[in-house]
Formats: sequence, C-alpha cells, structure tokens
Amino acid sequence: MPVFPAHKKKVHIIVGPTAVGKTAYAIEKALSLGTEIISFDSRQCYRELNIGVARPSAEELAAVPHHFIASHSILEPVSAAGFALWALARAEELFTVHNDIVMVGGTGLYIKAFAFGLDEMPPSSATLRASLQSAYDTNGLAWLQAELMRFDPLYAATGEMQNPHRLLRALEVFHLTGKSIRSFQTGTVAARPFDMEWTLLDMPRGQLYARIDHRVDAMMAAGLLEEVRGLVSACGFQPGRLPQALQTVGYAELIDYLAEQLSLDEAVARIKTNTCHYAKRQLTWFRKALPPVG
RNA sequence: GGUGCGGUAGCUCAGUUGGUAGAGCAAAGGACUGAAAAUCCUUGUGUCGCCGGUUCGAUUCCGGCCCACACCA
Repeated sequence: MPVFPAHKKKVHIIVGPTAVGKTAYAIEKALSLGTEIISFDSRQCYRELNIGVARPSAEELAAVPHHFIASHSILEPVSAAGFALWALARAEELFTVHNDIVMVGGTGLYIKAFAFGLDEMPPSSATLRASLQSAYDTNGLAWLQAELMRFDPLYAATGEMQNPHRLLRALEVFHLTGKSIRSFQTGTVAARPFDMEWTLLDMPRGQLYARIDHRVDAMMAAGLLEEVRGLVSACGFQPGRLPQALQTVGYAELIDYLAEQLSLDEAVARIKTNTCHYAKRQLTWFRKALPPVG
C-alpha cells in the first residue's frame, strides 16, 4: 500500500497591482480551498480607511473570513516587521484548522517580511524619530547627509544619500545602537514551516490604468470626499503633517482640496495619476523582487 | 475685413544675437530590511504650423498662406 504524505501546510500568495482584481480572485481561491484570507495591504488594515483603500465590501468579507482588514487604527500605525509578526501568528492559528491559507495584497515589503523575514534590528523609536525629523525639517537634506557621514560613514558611502526616509532610519539605528545599520543587514532568509505558492495577477498597462480611472470615479461617487472630511474633522490633521497612515493616495489629495490647496478636479486627477504611479511601483516589486512568483 | 499676440516633446511653456533645441508635468524603466499607497534613482529626435526667399547653412531673418486667441470694425 502506498503511503501518502500528510498534506503540507501551504500559503497561497496572490500579488498584483492595485485595481487588477485581486480581491475577487482571492475570495474565489479561498472558497475553493475552504479556507480564510490574510491580507497584506498596508492601508486596508486601518478601520478608519474604507472607500479610498478599496476595502472589500461587506458581502465579500462575509463570504470568506478576512484577517488584517480594518483590524488596526491609524493612531497606532503598523510596520512591515509588525505585520510579519502579526501575520505569522495568525497563520499559525489558522493552520490548526486549515492546511491552506490564502494571502492577498499589494504591499511588497509586507509580504517580503512575512515570507522571507527581516533582519533583527531595533524598531523605530517615536521620540527619536520625531526629533530627527524636526532637525531635518529645519536643517534640510545637506544636514542629514552630513550627520550620516559623521556617524555612519559606511552607510554614507553605500546608501541612498538623496532619500531622506532611508537616511533618517539609518541615523535612528545608529543613535539607538551605536552601530551602522549595515551591520544588521545580513540578508538572511528566514525559514518558514510551510510551503508558499505565488500567483501574480497582471493585465495590459493601458487597461489597468483605465480601470484605475474608473475606480477613482466610483470612489468619489461612493462618498470618498465625505469619508475624508469626517476623518479631518474628527482628528484635525494638517496637510503636510499627515500621520503615516494618511499619507495615502486618495486621502492626501482630498485633504489638500479641503485645505483649499487644490481644486476638486485637480485633486481627483492627481488621485488617478498617483494611483497609476503606485500600480507601476507595485509591478516593479512583483516582477523582480519576489523571484518565487510563477 | 483690420490690428495685436501666439503656433517648439503626449501637455504647459522656455530658447536659439542664424550652426537642426530644453525644463516642469505626463510616460517608461529601476531601487527598496520597522513610514512602503511612503521615499528615492535613471531615461528627452521633436517634419521647432505650411510654402517660398535670403544665406555655405533657417526652427531663428524676410514674404505669403493656414490655424488659435484677444481687441477693433
């Protein structure tokens, strides 16, 4: 008698640019496997954001249990490392009742952290970051670059010296540990106790951009402006000083409109082009950065 | 009909004292280790409206024409 090996645990990972149709595809896949879905979308996880981040509808959420959707607050932002821990724990729970899990989303760094792990490194410190940020705001990029050359010459020689986010993070790690961020970056690939199967959803670029345009119009018709207005009046956010979760296509532009920095037509047009830019960057991630796709 | 101002990259425009032109945006490609829907890098050949004239050479000067806008009739 042949012995059949026990069914291995497997995560079915669906990636693709925004508006390509990932939600419907993932639900179909989860239904056929009789399992649940863990999202890896760095914006749909916030309960305060709905229309503008294309959160799955109530019917879709009822059809298959979803995780990491509307599960967090914009007041306690998630990070890639935080997501990876959260999702690995949730996957472990789900594997006690399912052999398969579907994961779907568009945030390349989040799924990379989940699938391959990040190197051990001190997490961001809110107070330190705030003080570095304000020093950068007053002194500019040249100051940031000089700080890096002074404290972390290795990073200064090899890092992205025009990219303030990267410079601030490198400086932050130095001040937290006294060591170069490079000394933590070993690129070790973490072992995972499950198989992974990757699916890339894509379509011709022009068709994708047309879908994005139509979806933005549909979001406006569905009341995105009211959603944003409600957020602003509830939290009193200032344009240019938005919390990270509101540095989001569809929200930032409408906040500019509400602050009378843009006309509504201009804001909507910018949402469309910024969403197309975002889709393009996602494709860069998914075409090359995740080699197991296929 | 007359006068004025324009017609240069997909769009908005700059420029060439005559030697075939460059910014922003868009578009395309890329990077990405606790902000990632963020942030950053790279990429600019286009009958310089059309036809003629002057010139070694015209997108640039001259003439005519076409088109757009404004004003005057």
